[in-house]
Amino acid sequence: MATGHTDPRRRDRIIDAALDLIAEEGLAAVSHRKVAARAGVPLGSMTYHFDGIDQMLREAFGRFTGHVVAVFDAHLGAATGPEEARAAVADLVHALSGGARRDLVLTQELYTLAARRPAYRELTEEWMRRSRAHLERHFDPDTARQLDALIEGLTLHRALAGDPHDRALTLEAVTRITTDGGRD
Amino acid sequence: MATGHTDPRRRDRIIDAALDLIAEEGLAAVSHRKVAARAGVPLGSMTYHFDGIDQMLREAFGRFTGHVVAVFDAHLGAATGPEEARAAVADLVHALSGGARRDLVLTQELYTLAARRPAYRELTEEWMRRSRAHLERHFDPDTARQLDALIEGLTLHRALAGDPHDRALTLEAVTRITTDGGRD
DNA sequence: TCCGCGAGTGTACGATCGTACGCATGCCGA
DNA sequence: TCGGCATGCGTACGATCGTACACTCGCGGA
Repeated sequence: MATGHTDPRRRDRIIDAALDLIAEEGLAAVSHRKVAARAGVPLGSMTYHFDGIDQMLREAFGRFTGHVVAVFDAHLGAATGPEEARAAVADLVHALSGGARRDLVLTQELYTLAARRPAYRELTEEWMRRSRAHLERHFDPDTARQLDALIEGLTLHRALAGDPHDRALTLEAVTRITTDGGRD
Repeated sequence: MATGHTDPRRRDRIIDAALDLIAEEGLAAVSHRKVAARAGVPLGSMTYHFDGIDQMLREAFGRFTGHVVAVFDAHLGAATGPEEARAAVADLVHALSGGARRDLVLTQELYTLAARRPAYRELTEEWMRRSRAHLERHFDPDTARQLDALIEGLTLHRALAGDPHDRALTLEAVTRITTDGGRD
């Protein structure tokens, strides 16, 4: 089949290198040559393993969304009730908006692509669907949808704010959105 | 006269052309030549009016954030109480996530830059500050902050979702975040 | 009238890009 | 043993890039 028998991990290493490069220098700076150099493979390997830069990028972002869903799962998987789920969501927001800019940067690059090109929107749609599925283990579908959007906004604003809000504010927002206003 | 030896509007037309180009083809596709062609100015004008592509982009995004704050103001300015403000916010979310992809795309491009480069983060920080100032005319500072993040997330998710949520869900989320849980 | 000068422009240069394609290399059937 | 061939690589090509810089042109002062 497509993969040779000599080095099946080469393809993976190229994709890893591409993600690293996107995170560090931006999608605009990605080129066959830079990815190849970072992955330690010859330039010719790029056109051999991928039909073009676009196919490579789609695969790279596909791997990335899988990674973020795993982070989602790692935080929410252990929660056994709404209260624990709320705390887990707050932790998740602060993990994603914390020191490591890598996930933030890659997320933004993907959204930028998705905003313009339907082929990438399929990736974000599946990502959102899987995130909501996790949240629906603890909340009803409408609430899960609202909470998913809130997580997105809180993460982004916390990461970009000059004066990031603290965990108490995150938890308050999460509690408000997951509590049926005034009637329970 | 604009047709004289000097043309003070030329700078503005270049910036407008740059924003149009970013919205249509993406930041990665921006070049001096394409912007110049779209603005109807010679290539030499680019280096004459701007010190480099980066300065041009920062000015372009500065104009864009001003525009979005104006949209914010147009929706929220007329509201006279919390209830009207909530409705205005729901309208705002649906206006920003509706048919016109232009603002969405430009917003994402700016966030992507801001996620990596502090010079652009100054732009987003001022933008967030001004948005929150608008919201604080109707809600307390903590609530305004949470609501601002919610607006961001709702707008983005609605724009990227395969199955966009309806206005009722938006309004419910806005109401929940702006209502002190269960005790008003 | 005419000359100096600064605003504005056309073009050329070196770098980098994506991709095609001819060639090396070593395994495998005979 | 050995020829054929799939796998994988080095390199060259045409396009495009940002930017520098010599140049034109027309107005204002003398």
